[in-house]
Amino acid sequence: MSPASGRRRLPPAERREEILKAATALIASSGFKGVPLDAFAAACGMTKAGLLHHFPSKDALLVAVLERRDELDLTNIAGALEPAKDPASARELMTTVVRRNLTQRPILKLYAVLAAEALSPDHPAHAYFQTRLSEGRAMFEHWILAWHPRPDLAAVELLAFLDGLQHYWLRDPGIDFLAQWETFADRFFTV
Amino acid sequence: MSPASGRRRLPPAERREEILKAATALIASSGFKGVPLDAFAAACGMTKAGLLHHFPSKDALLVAVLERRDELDLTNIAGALEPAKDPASARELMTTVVRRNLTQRPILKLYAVLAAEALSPDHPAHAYFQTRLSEGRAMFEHWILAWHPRPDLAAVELLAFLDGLQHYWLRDPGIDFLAQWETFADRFFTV
DNA sequence: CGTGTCACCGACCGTCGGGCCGGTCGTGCA
DNA sequence: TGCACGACCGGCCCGACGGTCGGTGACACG
Repeated sequence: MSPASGRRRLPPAERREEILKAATALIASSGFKGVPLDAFAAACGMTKAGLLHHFPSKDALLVAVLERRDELDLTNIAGALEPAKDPASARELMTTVVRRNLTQRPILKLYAVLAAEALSPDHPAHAYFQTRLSEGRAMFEHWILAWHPRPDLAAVELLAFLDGLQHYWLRDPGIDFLAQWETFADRFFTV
Repeated sequence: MSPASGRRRLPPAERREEILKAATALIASSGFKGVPLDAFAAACGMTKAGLLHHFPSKDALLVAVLERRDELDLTNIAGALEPAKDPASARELMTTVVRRNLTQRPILKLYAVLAAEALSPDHPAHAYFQTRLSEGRAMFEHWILAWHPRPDLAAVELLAFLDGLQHYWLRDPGIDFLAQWETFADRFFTV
């Protein structure tokens, strides 16, 4: 029994990854401000002081979590950069995205909880969500541009519906997310 | 000058009302957990101790705020209890509600911020929002029942869209809420 | 087997925030 | 005009939390 004491020593990269994973899960279930540093630390079997050795402050930890998520997500939206040529292919792409989101419940909850917390202008992630929102809208507008008569209205409508439906689904997993999506899409993608 | 000292003495009912109004505004802009008791008190020119004389605890204050809101709202939705007979009148009613919501930005923000905070099961308002959500959905389903082929899907779709759009609007007041609503309604109320 | 590095820890500090306690003073009523 | 009630306050306690500091022990390297 080499680790007779509970103390574990890991290479920094590995430990950072472990912390970020645990923090992501914790934030998703209980928010950021509501979770004390000790909890993040305990979740990977260490103390506050140990955790602060890897991240200089609690806020820095949050930033790292968000950056990690962005990094992981970027590998999956490469296809959406070009404007869609027609409604059918647009719908197909969106359906894929929706399906994928359905398998990532904790991640969605992370964003839902954090985005709400970050409504307060003094929240450490406020700016992050502010810019992310406008970028997202611009991207959608550009993507819809080719085939919809009012890309601006349509972009907001699509984003709002998906966002609202996700919130709903997070609070009540019983609803049939895909059916709801198809119903909406039937009308939305009919020009 | 009778109130030479800054001290004001009010009849309890009046003071309670003043506190609830101030608390509503404060919670809407900064959440509940994020605002210290002193802030609620200071907002109506008193101290923590004075406020706690009227509400036994901080949580009790929150409950009172929500109950007050419900009371005020109940006077305005009396018309919605009966199922709508046809899409046209349903749309008309909803448009009225939307218009009214547009004049109540702080209230909407209150609900948005609190509902997010209350996702944590240990939040004092968790149960409140849980029941409120399912009641709301049931009410809508019942209301839509008469004229829509799939009231269950439609209720969630309508609620999700409105909720999402409101969140969007809270973060970016620049969007044209009414235009977005009409666009959505054009399709939604066409059977 | 000695030695240095560094991941990690225990204990502590300052601050903040909720709630309580012993008053104090404004006010309706006799 | 006095008195009693109760709205309200100053000050305190205590637990929670973010962050610091001086170690300490696990592991590489010799």
